[in-house]
Amino acid sequence: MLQSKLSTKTKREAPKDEMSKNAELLTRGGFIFKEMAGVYSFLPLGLRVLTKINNIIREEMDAIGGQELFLSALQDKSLWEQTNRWSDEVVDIWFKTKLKSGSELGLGFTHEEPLTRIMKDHISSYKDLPTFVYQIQTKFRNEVRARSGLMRGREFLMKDLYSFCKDKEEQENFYEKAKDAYKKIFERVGLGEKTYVTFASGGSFSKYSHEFQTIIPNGEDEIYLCGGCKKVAVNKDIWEEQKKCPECGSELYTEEKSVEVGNIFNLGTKFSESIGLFYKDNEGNSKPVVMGSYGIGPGRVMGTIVEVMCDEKGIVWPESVTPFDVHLIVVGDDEKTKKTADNLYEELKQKKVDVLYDDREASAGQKFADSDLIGIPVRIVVSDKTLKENKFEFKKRNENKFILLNKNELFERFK
RNA sequence: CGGGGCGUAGUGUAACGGUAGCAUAUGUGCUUUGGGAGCACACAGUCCGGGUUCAAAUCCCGGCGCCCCGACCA
Repeated sequence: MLQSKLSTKTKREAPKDEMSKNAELLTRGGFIFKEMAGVYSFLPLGLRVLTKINNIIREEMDAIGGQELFLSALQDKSLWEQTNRWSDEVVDIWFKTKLKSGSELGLGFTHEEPLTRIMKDHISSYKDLPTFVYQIQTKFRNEVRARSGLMRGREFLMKDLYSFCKDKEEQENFYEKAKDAYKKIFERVGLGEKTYVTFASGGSFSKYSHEFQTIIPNGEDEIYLCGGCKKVAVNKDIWEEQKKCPECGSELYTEEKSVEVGNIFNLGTKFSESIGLFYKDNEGNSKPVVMGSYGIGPGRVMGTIVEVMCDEKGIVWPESVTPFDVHLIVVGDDEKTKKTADNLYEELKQKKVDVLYDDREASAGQKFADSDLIGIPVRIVVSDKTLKENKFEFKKRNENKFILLNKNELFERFK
């Protein structure tokens, strides 16, 4: 991609209406655009990151047997009345609208109800179970207070997986698999070190549900870390009743601000019984399907990555979700230098390296500043200076020093 | 929903009730080219609706919008 052709530009100044790091840097870099409070559009650079996050999630969901589907955003009122979740007194975050005929509709804030109804068409025997489906889809929640950029919006992307099992044992077995898949996802997107499996309230037949909480300075949640196994945490909500680590029994000692990047729930038979999703066991008895739900907000994950991985100059993307693999910069207006950079760009593309090539007629300083802001993990500089030694400058975004490499050494890095 | 702050060119900021200024971005020309280059010229603005006043960006009322703290967050 030629940067001179990129549809977006960077901004020198931080937007005055954004305080959070993620919103500030993503806006300045041209990744996102705020339409209104809590509602963001994703621009080409932002979509590249989001797509990579989504694909990592897809791979891990597919690996545990998930099958992707895509449900509608418009929701049928009568269906939600069956579970008593239509009323504004029960669910106060609905966005509701009407058909021309006057019938009420809602914009989905979650999808247990519609999916349970769909599965009534497809599950009737124990032989149909277990089955696992997921989607990456837009959710609408009329939050009283949107905040912190991508961290809490009114319209946002969610990956939601739903499990349908014969019994509690089968459900709990899958629940553990999902928990492991989630750990892998957060490791792969670069949040592994700061993300804790966190015990929280809820779950229909187990004592806890689990949240995945990433420690960030301005997080809206608070968790207590375990001093023993140092791998799990407890949500502040259940701190009073759970003062020791549920995993190893050690004291919980550090209180940290965090953001909930994922959660997993045992739903039991609440939805299957309300909506009528039953199956016949091998003795012909009718039984309700046991369900679970598993959520991750890809946009929130993107914001969290920025919060965790940035410095005073800009974003520092992990390789797994970066919009481009390499930022190639040409410095100087010597014809030969430009030609060399053009050639390098073509050669890298041929080697399937995803390159953003800053071919603009701009000063070196501006190119470096933009490069630091956009945060691509590897920068290659071609300049009159380095070409005198027949070398290229190779620098990682998260390191201060660069090294000089000749072309062969450079390509060694992209095998 | 309670509390606080704010709304001025595309963006970021100034202006006691009395000529709306600066920076940046953009355009043109010339000069520059390793950390957001220089000069010149040009383009471009007071959220909306009322009110007070000779005069309102400024004061008052209402609305809309944005941020932050808290409450809330299956």
